Amino acid sequence: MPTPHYGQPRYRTIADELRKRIKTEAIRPGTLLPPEATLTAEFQASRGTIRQAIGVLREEGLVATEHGRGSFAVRRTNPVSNSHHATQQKIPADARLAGLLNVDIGTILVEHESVTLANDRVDSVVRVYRPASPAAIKPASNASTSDNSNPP
Amino acid sequence: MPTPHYGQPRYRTIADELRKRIKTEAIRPGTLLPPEATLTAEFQASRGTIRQAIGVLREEGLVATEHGRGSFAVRRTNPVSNSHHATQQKIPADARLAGLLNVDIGTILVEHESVTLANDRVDSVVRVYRPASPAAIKPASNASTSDNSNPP
DNA sequence: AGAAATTTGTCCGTATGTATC
DNA sequence: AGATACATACGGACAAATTTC
Repeated sequence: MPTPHYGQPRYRTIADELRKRIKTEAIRPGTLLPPEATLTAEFQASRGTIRQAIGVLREEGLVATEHGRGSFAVRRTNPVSNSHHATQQKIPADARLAGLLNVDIGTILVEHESVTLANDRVDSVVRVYRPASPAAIKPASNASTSDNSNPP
Repeated sequence: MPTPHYGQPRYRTIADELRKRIKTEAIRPGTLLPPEATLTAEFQASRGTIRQAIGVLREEGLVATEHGRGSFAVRRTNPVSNSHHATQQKIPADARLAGLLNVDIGTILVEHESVTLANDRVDSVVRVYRPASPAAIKPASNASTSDNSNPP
């Protein structure tokens, strides 16, 4: 069989499905996801693809994996309270950000958001914006030194 | 050949070596790493393993990879960054900020905005949000319910 | 305590799709 | 259009951690 992946790759589709099951608590917080072998059978995908899907959820902080044990749906889907908070998402640059970062409006940026704590209370929200791709930055004063690379 | 990997896995060893080249600027900031095929030959490892190694560096923020182009050593921010831009303004909290800061929507926040520089270029925009008046913070809410499983 | 079964981790080789040069 | 380079996907094999018997 070939390996077509127009549009959405397979591992992302699988990640989406598993994410839904976690968010709807079809997979309850703190419990194990089905083992990779089971998911392989259910989704008719190779183990590598299943592992890639789980990797996505791990990066999102939705699951935690342990060698020889399995992948757990992380507890505490609760809003805030005492746990740290750190998210990352991609957003298009508005005029203000575009101007500061020297990119075109609409350029995809990565927004890192975290909070600082003081006495177990959220003290401030910190957001950092950076172009998702360094290549998006518009040229400025280019001197000499013609490299074979011209990215950031 | 079997696949022995006692102790340090291969992909981590390769990541360590590449990291060293970046930190010592043997691979200069902003330039391309060798393509995966070249690294495959040099380290006598499969492409999957090379990709795993690069993935480690990507997570560390040392490299950025672009489809069809390659992986770049990221231009790093200077230790002593002199911010030339810093503003401060008051804004009402939207739902997202209000939830994180535990204040009512519409509560007046102070937004501090600054930028970090790298090689005289703007590298990122940083924004910090804090209630203009600490009195706006609502009394604590509770969490922590029963536990009947024992993962992490 | 020890052996077997289960489950995730690492690594290889190959093939094909997609983006960039 | 062709070459180069990264992305996705498959399949197999063995290693290592955990659990079960």
